[in-house]
Amino acid sequence: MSSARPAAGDPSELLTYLLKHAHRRLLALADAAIEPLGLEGREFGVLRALAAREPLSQQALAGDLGVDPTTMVAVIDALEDKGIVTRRPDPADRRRNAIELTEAGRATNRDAEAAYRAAEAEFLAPLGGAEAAAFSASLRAVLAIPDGPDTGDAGVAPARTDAG
Amino acid sequence: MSSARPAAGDPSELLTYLLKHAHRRLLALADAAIEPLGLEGREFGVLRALAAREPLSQQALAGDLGVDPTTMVAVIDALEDKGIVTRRPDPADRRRNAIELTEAGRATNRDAEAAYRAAEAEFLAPLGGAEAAAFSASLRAVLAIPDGPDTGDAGVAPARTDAG
DNA sequence: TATTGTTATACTCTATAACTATA
DNA sequence: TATAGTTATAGAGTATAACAATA
Repeated sequence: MSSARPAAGDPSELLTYLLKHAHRRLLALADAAIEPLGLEGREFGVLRALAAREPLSQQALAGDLGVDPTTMVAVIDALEDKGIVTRRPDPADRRRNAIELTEAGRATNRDAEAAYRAAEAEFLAPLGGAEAAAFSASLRAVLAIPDGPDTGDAGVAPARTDAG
Repeated sequence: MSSARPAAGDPSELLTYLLKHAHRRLLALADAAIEPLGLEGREFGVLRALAAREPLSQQALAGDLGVDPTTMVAVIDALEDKGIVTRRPDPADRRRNAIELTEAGRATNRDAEAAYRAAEAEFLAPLGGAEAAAFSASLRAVLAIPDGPDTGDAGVAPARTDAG
């Protein structure tokens, strides 16, 4: 068929369509960027959370990242198999697993953060610097998320989903 | 647990996270807006395409909207059951089904378009008018989609997905 | 021989429920 | 009685393969 050019009734007139495909494109770029490190997207989210404030329990990770606790089991399994995290009973409450990064995990996190930021830059390349900043600010605004991650008061929590 | 406030290592620092949740929020608003009309999101996309240039074959619809042709079968089934579209063999090529809107379907499409636009407006409400316009323009820019749907030259086709 | 539409099937991803152990 | 983690199972959503009708 003909090349997919916009036409009357084209789905690209819908903001839902634009947001979905923008997300998919960035996800593809980010996945490709961290894949050489042996990481999947949702694993990267776990690594970042741990690097910032380990140790964390699996339920704390699941809650922070908005994934189901049963899903987190498999994510931690995979990261443990790769030697990126360790899982041990929390001495203070032996029902809990204390999840911690290994030294290799900390190195992987640094590499992944750099790779991810490069993917973001590639995604935003068609925009100028000011336009890119405004774009991110608008996204935070529609989600009622304050500008800085440590600014204090919070917006309403987005719905449960994976760490992407 | 405490309210989900941003913290160091928070996923809201990632553009993937912001895009995903922005998409989910708009989708929830749009679904709620058209649900009273008995429509699902992906059905709305089919209605819009048909209203603009019916009749269309199922494969043409699937290609335009980026869904799998086998998925389109069930969508057309549902729309036919609701009396919104008709399915008949194309006289020019009887392998094809010519999908057309019924009169009720045209009315439903008008109502759905209005309901959807209201949902978009609610989603964009935290932004000023200029900021909202810039936001949409940035989305089109990162996807290499030209500003007007009939501007002629096309960007690269976004990857296959559903009509949302 | 290729294409449209259809059906049946498989696969992926995630949530729900039930269980163990700890508190 | 309640919670953290685990496992098994089920559900939604979509893609793949095979088929009939038609070109």
